[in-house]
Amino acid sequence: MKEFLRTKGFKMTPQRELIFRSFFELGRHVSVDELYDKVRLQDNTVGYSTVWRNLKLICRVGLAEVVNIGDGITRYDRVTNIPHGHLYCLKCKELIEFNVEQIVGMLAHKTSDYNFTPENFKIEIQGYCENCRESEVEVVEETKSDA
Amino acid sequence: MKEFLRTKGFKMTPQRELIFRSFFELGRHVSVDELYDKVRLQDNTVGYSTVWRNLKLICRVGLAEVVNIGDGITRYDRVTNIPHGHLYCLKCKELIEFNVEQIVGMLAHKTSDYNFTPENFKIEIQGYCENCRESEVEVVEETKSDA
DNA sequence: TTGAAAATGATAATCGTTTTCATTTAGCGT
DNA sequence: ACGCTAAATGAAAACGATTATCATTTTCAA
Repeated sequence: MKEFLRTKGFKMTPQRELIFRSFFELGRHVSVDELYDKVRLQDNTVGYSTVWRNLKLICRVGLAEVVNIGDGITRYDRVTNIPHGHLYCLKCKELIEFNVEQIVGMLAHKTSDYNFTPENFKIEIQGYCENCRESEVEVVEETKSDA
Repeated sequence: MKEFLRTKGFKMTPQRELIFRSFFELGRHVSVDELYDKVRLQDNTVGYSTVWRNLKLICRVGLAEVVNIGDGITRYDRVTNIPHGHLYCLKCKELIEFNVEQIVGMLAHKTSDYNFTPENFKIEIQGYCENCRESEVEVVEETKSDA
């Protein structure tokens, strides 16, 4: 991991190591607060902004992505390469994971073990529309120049 | 509409009528600010909180639902009964609508006119998980007692 | 018409996110 | 090993969207 980060122009620090490790231990649907709490159990000197920044960093290097269920709290989810979605239970507030095949099935057959109506779907796809697909380059926020 | 609201225990006011009408004229992916701006063009005495409250009300009575694309701004979307999702263009920031058949096709074939990889999918489904599906009643925030 | 409940509008509080900045630290070149 | 420079840290403040408060006004049923 240290090498991985170095090739992208980032340093390794004790805090960073702890934060990264804690994030991957938590694994899924991690909010800044959750991660902060976990990190503080091991080192109660780590600042909130450090946790927040490193969570963003984890995303920036492609190891996690944002999950937004619409409750105002940004969560971060390990990237698995297996496309998946979430069922957000309106009662127990759990996030349940589905892989893409399950989702296709549910969408196609409009039925599943879970209780939702078609109106409950919130599907957000990020990418490039037909007009923009040729010129993706402009979106890059920060360019880390390396080989 | 006035009757519709009355049966649910809400009154009709000039502001409310203007706000509702403006929302449905805007139609899709409406933020509070956008609606506020449109409303103020016709009546510059309407307060921001009134617009906000009425937008929530539109949701509460089931005429709209929240759309969250993760940019920190809550948008509201007319309920159409036709389940749909959105492609959020990372470049031009447009929200493009898809119906469920299109989504199924895209998910199943992992290809479309739009440029995204499977990792770009953010699918959020709200409903009830297996444990909670029997007892949906508890979720209701406000109960308007009517026939 | 009138009284009770609801709605309004201005403002302030809240809360999650992001920035700032002075200080510390990592790690490359020597 | 040492010093230097860029990066990282932590505390605190700034920010921005959302939500609550409250005195006043308005709706509408009796």
